[in-house]
Amino acid sequence: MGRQPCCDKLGVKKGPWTAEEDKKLISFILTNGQCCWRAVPKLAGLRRCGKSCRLRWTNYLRPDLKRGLLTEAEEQLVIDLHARLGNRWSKIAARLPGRTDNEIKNHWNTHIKKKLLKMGIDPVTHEPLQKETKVAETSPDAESEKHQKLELPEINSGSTISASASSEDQNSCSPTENSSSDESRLLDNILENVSDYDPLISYLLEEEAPVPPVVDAPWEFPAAAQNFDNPGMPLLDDNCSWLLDCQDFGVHDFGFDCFSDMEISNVLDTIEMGNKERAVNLPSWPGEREGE
DNA sequence: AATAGTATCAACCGCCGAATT
DNA sequence: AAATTCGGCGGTTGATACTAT
Repeated sequence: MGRQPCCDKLGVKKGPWTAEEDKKLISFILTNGQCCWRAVPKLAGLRRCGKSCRLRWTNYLRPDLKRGLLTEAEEQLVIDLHARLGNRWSKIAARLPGRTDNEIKNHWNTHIKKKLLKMGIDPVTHEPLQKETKVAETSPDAESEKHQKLELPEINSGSTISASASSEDQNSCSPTENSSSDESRLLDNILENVSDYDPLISYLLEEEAPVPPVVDAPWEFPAAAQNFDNPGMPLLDDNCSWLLDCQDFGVHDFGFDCFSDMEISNVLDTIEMGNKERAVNLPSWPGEREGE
């Protein structure tokens, strides 16, 4: 037979998370680190699927998340990476510390896509729109020629998209998936130039750039050592295998109460403050919107 | 002020490869 | 080897906020 089911589908709650649920999840992760999502709902006392907990944590509650709109540099980087990687949002997100794949995906769909279209650039192929139709109308051979040219939005300042990129395909590039090695090299050169100019992008584009450990690494936040003023710097704990051995246990078996409400509410405040920086002036918690 | 249309984004859904039994 | 779940991913949806009329 296979593994144990992650959760019984019956009685699993869906929809927006409440402040209470967030609090439970945060306190559990801060206490025990993140691993074995299957066990999290049970241990944290949540009526949620483990998958839902993981999503909530990685996309919203993680203390290392940046909040607010993407900066110009980040946006440019997303465009560059999208030209290279296509819709591999997780790969793109891995290059932008503090940003999630969901966030980038949303930003792409709501902002960047429109921006590119406005500039006459196809957000899928990164080709100028007009040129693409012409190519399609001509011979099939033109297709290969098309791929000879790189078509990134022009990067001349390392931070902004030049409108000229849409008019002429001077630095045009091919779409991601079918890129030849030549194209790859050319794109690499471009990105290299950008990297030379902008240290941030340089750091982010390094092929072996260290991925911030917070993304996948299990955490440990000993109460005494925890610095809630700097939530982006979690302490690592590479030993959470104990959790894997546990199947049927209660929350309190693990000293779940070692975090005070004060400490947890500090984290919640941090998240809430981040929310207030967002352009949209939403209440921090779903429940508050309806006065729950 | 009321309504309709649009924009935003958190959360869900379904798929896939890896892992496990 | 087969059956099954897990964890992760990308696409999509739905609720809410915002803007225009």
